Amino acid sequence: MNYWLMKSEPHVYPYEQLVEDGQTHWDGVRNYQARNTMRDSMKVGDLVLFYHSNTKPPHVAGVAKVVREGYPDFTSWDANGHYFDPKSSPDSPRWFMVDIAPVLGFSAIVSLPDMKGNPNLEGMPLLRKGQRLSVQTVDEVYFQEVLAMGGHSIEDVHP
DNA sequence: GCCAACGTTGGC
DNA sequence: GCCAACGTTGGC
Repeated sequence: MNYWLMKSEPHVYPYEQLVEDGQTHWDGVRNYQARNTMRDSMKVGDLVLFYHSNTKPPHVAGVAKVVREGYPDFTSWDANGHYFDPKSSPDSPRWFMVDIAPVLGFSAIVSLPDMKGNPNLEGMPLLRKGQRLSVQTVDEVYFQEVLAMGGHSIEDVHP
């Protein structure tokens, strides 16, 4: 079991939308490191911190889980789409995505300032200056700590 | 292969 | 709106 964090801008795709949709494909990631993570490392059942970026304050909104492992991001083939990449094709896909589903929405969000102020989260990649990766790994201890800050425990999210 | 220019991310 | 950090592009 691995743990991850995925960033989304809430005015584009908030956690509540994931709840409404029941499941979604995580399209549009155009960073190689994030792609590799989704293509090679994320497994069905892995848990994901759903992070809202570019909002005040930035925060973790809840927990999601991987329900489908890496497969080609077909939005890269749509010449009229926002995520079109002429160098990607069905024969030779350049970009990959996973599907996720909601697990638990935090009753109280876990804000970035609060996370920065928690010594137990010291060393968490998300809190490093200049960290821009939209899909990143989370150590289990950090995952559990964020969960605790959100008023929950690991029993609430494990099947 | 270097690196300057440029574009994007995302906190503040 | 600003800008630091960082990734990508493309000329050489």
